[in-house]
Amino acid sequence: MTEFEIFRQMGAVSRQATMAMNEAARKYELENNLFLYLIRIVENEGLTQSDLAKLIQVDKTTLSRALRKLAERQYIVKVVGEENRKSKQLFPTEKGRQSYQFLEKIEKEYVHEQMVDLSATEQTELLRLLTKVGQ
Amino acid sequence: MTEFEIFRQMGAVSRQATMAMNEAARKYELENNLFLYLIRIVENEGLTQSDLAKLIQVDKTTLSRALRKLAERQYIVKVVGEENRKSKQLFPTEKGRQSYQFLEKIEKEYVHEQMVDLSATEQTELLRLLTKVGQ
DNA sequence: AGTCAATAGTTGTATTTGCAACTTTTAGTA
DNA sequence: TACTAAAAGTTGCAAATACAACTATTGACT
Repeated sequence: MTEFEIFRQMGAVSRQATMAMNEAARKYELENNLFLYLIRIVENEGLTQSDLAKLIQVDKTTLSRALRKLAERQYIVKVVGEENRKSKQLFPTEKGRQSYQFLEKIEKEYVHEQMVDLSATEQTELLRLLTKVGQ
Repeated sequence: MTEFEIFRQMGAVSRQATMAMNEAARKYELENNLFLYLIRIVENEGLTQSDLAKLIQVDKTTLSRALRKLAERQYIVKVVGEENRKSKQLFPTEKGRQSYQFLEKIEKEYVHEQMVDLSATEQTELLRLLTKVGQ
């Protein structure tokens, strides 16, 4: 069954990538997926915690404590929304933006290495198909 | 950059699937990815722990303890290899095989639902491209 | 205005996770 | 045969994870 294989392959590739990136992010004290959260915050300044949770599909309580850690370590700041006081908006600090530069480079290298066997056309097609998964 | 998006999309889809499957596997006491390990053991009887770790890309110490749990709960048995006493081969019990039937159904339903927007041709192409990622 | 439900986020707590370090077994090789 | 390195698996321990349950804010409906 092809459907099975697709998800299983995605799972293995993703777990491998997560392990590799956490390993690499370690020297910046951004292991345990902290790198993942920081990257998204830099690229989407001002998004809320629940926005981020939906974006990367992670448990909100895990995210809450991870973001506290990122804030303690001065990579981000959490700001209570002015008009909507329920949510907290996330912004990178200067330190966060600097670390992002390094993380981005690491991610780029890793991803590029994994994709060498796919042509540009194949990559475009792969992305197109992936975005059709799960509505 | 397309390469980035591919991995990020895979990550989100995979995490979502993992959460959904763990939620569903809960009533069989097979949460925390135990379902994942059991499925692979039933489908690849006799594989070793390190085989399994490579197959699904998970940390070997995490796997070691998870498999102990699976064995304690009588879903699998661990057998020291006859010719190679370094490794332990994994086999499902009858109970393990029965649970597999339910898990397979849940996985099939979930996966199918996620793939409704892709034609059979697209699914085949998606799998082909995915298997080219990371050699 | 008042009630109710939904949304956003945090905290309590038990369990899981994963790095470091360890044992055991095997393979290579001098 | 003995030495060394690699491979397979386990355990100690500190930290992360995630389910329940909670507070706080907002929106909807009467």
